[in-house]
Amino acid sequence: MSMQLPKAYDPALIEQKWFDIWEQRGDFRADEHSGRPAYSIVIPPPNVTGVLHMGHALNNSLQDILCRWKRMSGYEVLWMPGTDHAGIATQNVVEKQLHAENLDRHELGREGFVQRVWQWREESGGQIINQLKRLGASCDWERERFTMDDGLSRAVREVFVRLYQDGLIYRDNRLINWCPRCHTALSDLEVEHEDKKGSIWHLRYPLVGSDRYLVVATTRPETMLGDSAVAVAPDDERYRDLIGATVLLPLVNREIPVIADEYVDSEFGSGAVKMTPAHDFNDFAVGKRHDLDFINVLDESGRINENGGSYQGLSTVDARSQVVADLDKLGLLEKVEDHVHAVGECYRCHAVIEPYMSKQWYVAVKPLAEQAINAVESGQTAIVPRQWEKTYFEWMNNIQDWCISRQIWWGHRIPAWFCSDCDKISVSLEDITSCEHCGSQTVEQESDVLDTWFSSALWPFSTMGWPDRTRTLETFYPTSCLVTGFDILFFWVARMMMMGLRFMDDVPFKEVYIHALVRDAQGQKMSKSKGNVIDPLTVIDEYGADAFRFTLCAFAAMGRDIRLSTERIGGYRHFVNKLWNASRFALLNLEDFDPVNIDFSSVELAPAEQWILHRYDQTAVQMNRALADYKFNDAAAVLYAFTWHEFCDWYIELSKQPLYGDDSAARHSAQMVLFTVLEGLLRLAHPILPFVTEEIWQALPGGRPNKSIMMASFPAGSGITTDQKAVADMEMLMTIVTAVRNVRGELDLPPGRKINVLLNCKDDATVTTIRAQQAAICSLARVEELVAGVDIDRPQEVATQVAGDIDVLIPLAGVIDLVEEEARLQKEIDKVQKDVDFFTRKLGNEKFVQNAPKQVLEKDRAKLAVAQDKSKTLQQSLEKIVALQRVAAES
RNA sequence: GGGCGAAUAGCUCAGCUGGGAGAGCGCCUGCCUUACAAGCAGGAUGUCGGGGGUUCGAGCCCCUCUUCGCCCACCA
Repeated sequence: MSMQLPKAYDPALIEQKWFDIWEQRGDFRADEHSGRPAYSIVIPPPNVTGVLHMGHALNNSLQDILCRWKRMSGYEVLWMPGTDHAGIATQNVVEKQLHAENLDRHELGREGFVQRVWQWREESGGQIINQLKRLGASCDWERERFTMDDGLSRAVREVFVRLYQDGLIYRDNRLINWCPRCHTALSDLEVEHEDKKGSIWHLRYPLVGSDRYLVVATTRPETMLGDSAVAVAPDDERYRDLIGATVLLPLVNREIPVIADEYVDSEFGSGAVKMTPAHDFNDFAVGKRHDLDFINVLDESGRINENGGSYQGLSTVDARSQVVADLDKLGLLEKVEDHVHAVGECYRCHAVIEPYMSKQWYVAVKPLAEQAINAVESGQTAIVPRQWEKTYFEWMNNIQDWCISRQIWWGHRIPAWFCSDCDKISVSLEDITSCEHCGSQTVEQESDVLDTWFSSALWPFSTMGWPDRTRTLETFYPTSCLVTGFDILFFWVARMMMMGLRFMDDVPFKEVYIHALVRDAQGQKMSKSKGNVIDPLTVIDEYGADAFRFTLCAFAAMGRDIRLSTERIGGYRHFVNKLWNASRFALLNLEDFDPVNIDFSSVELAPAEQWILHRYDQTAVQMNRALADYKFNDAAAVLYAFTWHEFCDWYIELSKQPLYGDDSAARHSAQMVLFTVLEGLLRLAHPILPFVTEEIWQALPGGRPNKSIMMASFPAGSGITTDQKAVADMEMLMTIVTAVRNVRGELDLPPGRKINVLLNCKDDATVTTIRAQQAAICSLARVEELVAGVDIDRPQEVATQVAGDIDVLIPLAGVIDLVEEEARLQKEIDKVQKDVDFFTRKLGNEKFVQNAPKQVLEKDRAKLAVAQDKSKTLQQSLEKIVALQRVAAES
């Protein structure tokens, strides 16, 4: 009936096979008509340019675990997959390609270039999708979406137009973050600040009509070309008389005023600040207040423009040294100091960002943010772990308007048209050919495209067909959960919240689970430049997807980063192999077994059998709870401990007797239990270990044509009532066996050495229980002859151990090393004496006895009694051993 | 400048509402016991970062200090 499994588990042989079958069977497909309770997750869409890294692997493993678990728990699961067009990143990739061909995008023209990007996407984009499949991701792949798809683009337009009509999208000329490498504006979030060593230059600006100087301090001397004022603090005694005076800006020879503004901190630098309103965010604000000139001295590539006079054409770096040198020559450089300050870099190309004046499109996010804050405050969306709520609120409360226009070609082109006749803007869902204000035919569409994150903000509903009111939306929106790293909490999560609430009138997800970042074994962020990257695909090749997933799951404790190393994954591969071999054992012993014959009502189960069923039930309960609480590490730990240390170490060992013996009734019930627990265990493990569990499950007797394990139910428990007494009996057996093994180990008695054991019990009931399990004890502890009784005669030479309230005596006349046994006993006595002392002291404390709850008190009293008992027994044994030694020495 | 997090066995980390400190890996000892040497059995290992406090009782709660890490922020 059942198949033989090879001796060692080889993931490569089976992973691809099962994934293909699952897809063919449509196991991942979500059916909005099934009527089952819905569970939905949208994937955080990886960039089309993306290659699977550890962050993806963790993120998607966790999502897959949740989806498989929910699917098995009776839910209609939609895991919506797709990729992001990643505007700047993708444009950069294709531009690089063009560059290698000695081309540049301007030669191709906009249309040609965009076509080229699509072509690139066809050929090499989206490889990450196949990599996700290798992980085992059970997305509904037939629904794969791309943010540039027609449907999603329609959603983008719809949102843009509506926000514009509602006055929440506007255009303004102000200072923005400009990447001189990518030639585009960026939002505040897309600028990464890094502390860098620089200098602070103190420059002398000559006062007009005087021979005095005003000294200003700056970290960017080249921007002085665009200065339009010098500001001082209004209450600064040193400069009070200079307010309203004029200085002559050196090199440029422009007369600029000295103004007073609260912004200036008189404690810092010289207390006088040069104002460059067109190239500094603070100065911009001051400039607005004082109606200063905004003099732009840079071009789009970050070079000095015609306003920089003789410096025109120089890069900022070159202009800086030239300006400083020229000022020095004129005696206007007072001093230079070292200074560390934050420099903004482009998050895509890491070029230094320039604050730059330009006309851009903005979303007024304040009203949207308000709703998004309320939704979390009111619990419509829960952020897990909760500590992230604070970060979320912090950001939402201080949110600035979002610059959404980008001066690149790859992306959703802004649906706005400029009329050259009336100068007005027409914003429209459909492309237009005439101005909606004056009817003029001379309209031209805005050349800018939208920030990539604009379309990702719509992902939870745009992927489900919005703006149409689809059945999919009706069934699966709001989504149940979003699984993501905190690095895109603002970029993505916050914006989805705002857009979802605005356009769907409901939160996009009920829960957000924020997971850790994957780092290397030293806790460093993985990066190509550091060379510490572990490639998930290499890991899968080497250890298998299951071991990899299990490792990620086991380390996904809340609120902490994951330090990953390949050794760890190797360790968990052993676990997968353990499960594999336990299954081999089972299959060997279930060859003549048919699960249709399972009927627990007709048999009396042995204590070990009841115990393992009981433990299986508890494990199922614990796993359900852990997964419901997103405690992935707990789920993994529970599964690991049960599988290895209970099912394998104890139950399988104990099952050998009935399975190999000739009591056919005992053999049959052992088979029933073995099958029941293993089969259930596989279902429990499936969300974390999808491949190996499927392979084994299919090999089990009974036959499962065309049914995948993920279509079976997730265990809630065996449903078989177990007898508490039986469970306790099994636990007693375990204590006895461990005690015997302990003596064996400590006295170096090899397993081959046969021993006899005497068990001195407190009462007849215990004796009866032991006798019933005699064979099991003998087999596990490798005991030849076992005698249990009350007040049994002790032979002279015995090794003594105490198991609960049973004295375990191992007679070893003539063979026992008395010295060694004495040492062992002494060690045991020391250990137990610590307990006795501890509890004696604790219970001797009147205040403790007065205040502690009864339960605690009783528990401690019982523990003291047990320890005292044990101590006494061991003490007596020790005395005997010492006496024996004396006798031996005398003779 | 704000905010968050971490410090527990040699290493990586668990530890729920306070009731005698745990796991995995590594280490030591003995075993090729017919599922598994990617294994089995046994064993050792901790001033839970320092100091104070609350409590009958603190890894856990409060205060404080130290050392790391991260996020946000316009001090020239």
